[in-house]
Amino acid sequence: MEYRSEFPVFYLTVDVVVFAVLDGALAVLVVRRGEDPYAGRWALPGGFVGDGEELLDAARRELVEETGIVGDGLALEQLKTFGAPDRDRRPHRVVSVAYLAVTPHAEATTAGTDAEEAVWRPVDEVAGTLAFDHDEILATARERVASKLEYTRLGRSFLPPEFTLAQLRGVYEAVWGLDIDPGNFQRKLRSARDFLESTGASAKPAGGRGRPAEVFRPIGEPFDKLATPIFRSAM
Amino acid sequence: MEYRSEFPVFYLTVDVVVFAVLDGALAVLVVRRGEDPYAGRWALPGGFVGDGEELLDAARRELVEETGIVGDGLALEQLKTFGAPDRDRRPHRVVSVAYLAVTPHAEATTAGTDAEEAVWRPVDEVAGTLAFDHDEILATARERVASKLEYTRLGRSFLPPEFTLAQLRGVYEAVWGLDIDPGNFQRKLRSARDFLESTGASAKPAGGRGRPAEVFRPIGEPFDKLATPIFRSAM
DNA sequence: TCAAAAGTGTTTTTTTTACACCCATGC
DNA sequence: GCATGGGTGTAAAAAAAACACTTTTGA
Repeated sequence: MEYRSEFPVFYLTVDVVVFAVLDGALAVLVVRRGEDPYAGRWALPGGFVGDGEELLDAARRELVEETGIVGDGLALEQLKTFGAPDRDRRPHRVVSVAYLAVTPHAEATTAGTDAEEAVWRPVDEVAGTLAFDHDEILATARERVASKLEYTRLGRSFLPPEFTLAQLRGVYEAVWGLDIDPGNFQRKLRSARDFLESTGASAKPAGGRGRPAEVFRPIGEPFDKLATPIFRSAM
Repeated sequence: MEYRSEFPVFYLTVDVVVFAVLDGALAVLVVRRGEDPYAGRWALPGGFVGDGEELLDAARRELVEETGIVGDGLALEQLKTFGAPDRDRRPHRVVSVAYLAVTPHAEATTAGTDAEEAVWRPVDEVAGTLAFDHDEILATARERVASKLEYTRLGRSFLPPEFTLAQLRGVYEAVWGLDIDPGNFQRKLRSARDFLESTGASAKPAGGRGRPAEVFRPIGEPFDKLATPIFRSAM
């Protein structure tokens, strides 16, 4: 009513930084923009928030529409809001609420339902090349996910519902970019309270060779804090 | 242009959770609302984002307008964005970007320039009584500030530019709600790299009695991460 | 039998914790 | 002198790190 004239209005978007670990490297999902501004450039998946739509729901919806990723196994949390007045070239102000997502479904996602193609790219390759202020958003997300691996249960969200400690170690090594001692990692993760649960089953190791590994299941929510952090170090 | 008709528009506000330590307890700055909705109720200071205004600038401006707090010594960082469709009773959608602030100027702030009075209240007393969704925002801020004390330099922002380790210990005790061993705190904080710097001066202790304490100055930015965290424990 | 990966043992080093004790000041 | 808070010493306990070694499989 009277507010409509008193205060400026904004367009609201959500942008989602979806991470996965592919071939031992941290990868991010990007889409090629079909229209101006930045037509043809790579960008983070995202779009406008709908009327009466929850922000988190908007992030989930954009993810499905642009990349085909469904909520199953997906960890999704608000990252930060980016609202610099000049962050969008268009003649009106667009503020974006960025979300951080982690998924184990890195394969079945290239086929988006929208016209744009969505592809996984190693973070190191796309960093510095994205449209809008998405480089800044990606950098923020990268720092955040590395931190979250230390003091939350998020690491498991890169993996399917059942996994081995070697797979989990691969996640930590990829995100942190360092080598971790297998033995010490084993002990540390096994002793973390309410984090992992053994299924009793065992799985063949990566290369086909080697002793079969014990299979684990996650306990607790991805973004809940750990009682004792997993420190970022060589171990 | 064509977007103006395609997508819904939003009003954007900033709300600021300003913390200080008063009488050994964590306190938050609240203002009494003068108009509907929630007229007469306590709320966090905040207001609408201006045309072409940076979000952070809007937070700073609201703080000055409503509470008289200026940027000097103030640590201010984005907290989270709250955008539930029904979070504002008014007939249009209002999304709020919440900011976390920490200040040493807990005294000189009761006199706001706006009509509303701004007062410091112990967090434990106001929690659960605020207007809008400000209880949720306050709870989020409280968790965040406790975490930030562990792995960033933020603790010092509760104190003036020069302070003693006993004062700093008081901050940690107030925010974490636990007693800390003075001796161990001393060692831990002195050995933290790029965190504190001795001024060489000494200050009389709290009660007037006792050995004078060494006076320290902060090094580095409030929100920068520490090389080695200060763990939340009795020490 | 050999290579490779999983998992355990063991020792060294570092950090944390508890708490005794000394220091410097006001009353 | 003595109470009070500042600051150091020290020893026990716990955690982290380095790395040798055993286990279990496929080739």
